[in-house]
Amino acid sequence: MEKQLLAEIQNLYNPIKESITERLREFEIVGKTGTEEELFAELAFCLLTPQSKALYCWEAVECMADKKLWGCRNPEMLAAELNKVRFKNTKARRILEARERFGPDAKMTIRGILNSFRNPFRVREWLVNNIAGLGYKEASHFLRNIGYGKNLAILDRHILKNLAALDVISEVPKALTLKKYLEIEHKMKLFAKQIKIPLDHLDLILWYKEAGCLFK
DNA sequence: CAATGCAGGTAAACC
DNA sequence: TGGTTTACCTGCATT
Repeated sequence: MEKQLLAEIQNLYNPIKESITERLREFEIVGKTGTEEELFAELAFCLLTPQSKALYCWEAVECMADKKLWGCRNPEMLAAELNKVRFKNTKARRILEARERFGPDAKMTIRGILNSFRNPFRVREWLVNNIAGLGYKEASHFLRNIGYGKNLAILDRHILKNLAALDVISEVPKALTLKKYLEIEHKMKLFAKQIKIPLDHLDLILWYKEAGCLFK
């Protein structure tokens, strides 16, 4: 069974390998050359995605950017743009909180945070500890989407389900504690190495397998 | 039409 | 004290 799934993954990979490489390069370009506003849009996107459709979340982010709502202080105005996003009130408040930390009036910038740590693992720690609404999964997701995710696993339900089917982990954990997250991340890395597919590629393949397209 | 399942989880309360 | 449970809170597709 695991063998068959592995073969399926390899078969999916070959034809889209170039697309994946290209996608990852696009993520890197945003991270390297993006403005603070663009980086914040990526952060907002990751604050929105839990249990919501990624496509709708991105549409909402683009809508908020178009309407220049990043300076808005009213959670209800933001929430009004999030009709297709689950937990929109909670998430609107979290976007505002994040904006207070990184907005024009704040002392720090996302760019500054990215530059002030030696590696993405440290940045991830900082994000998890300082940005309400970002756990390990979404912090990794954010970093990947701006090109820093080469060594970070984004352990969402699809990835976990597939890792279990591949027997990389014995079962999908009921709750992902920090300890368990790091443990599974490590196992996924070893597995990626073993099958000779880069970790960041493997994530996108499994996402492609479940969703039928490459997104974010 | 009603019921059901699903959508890239996180934080805080709970024992 | 740390693993587990629960609140957050809803549109959309499918049956």
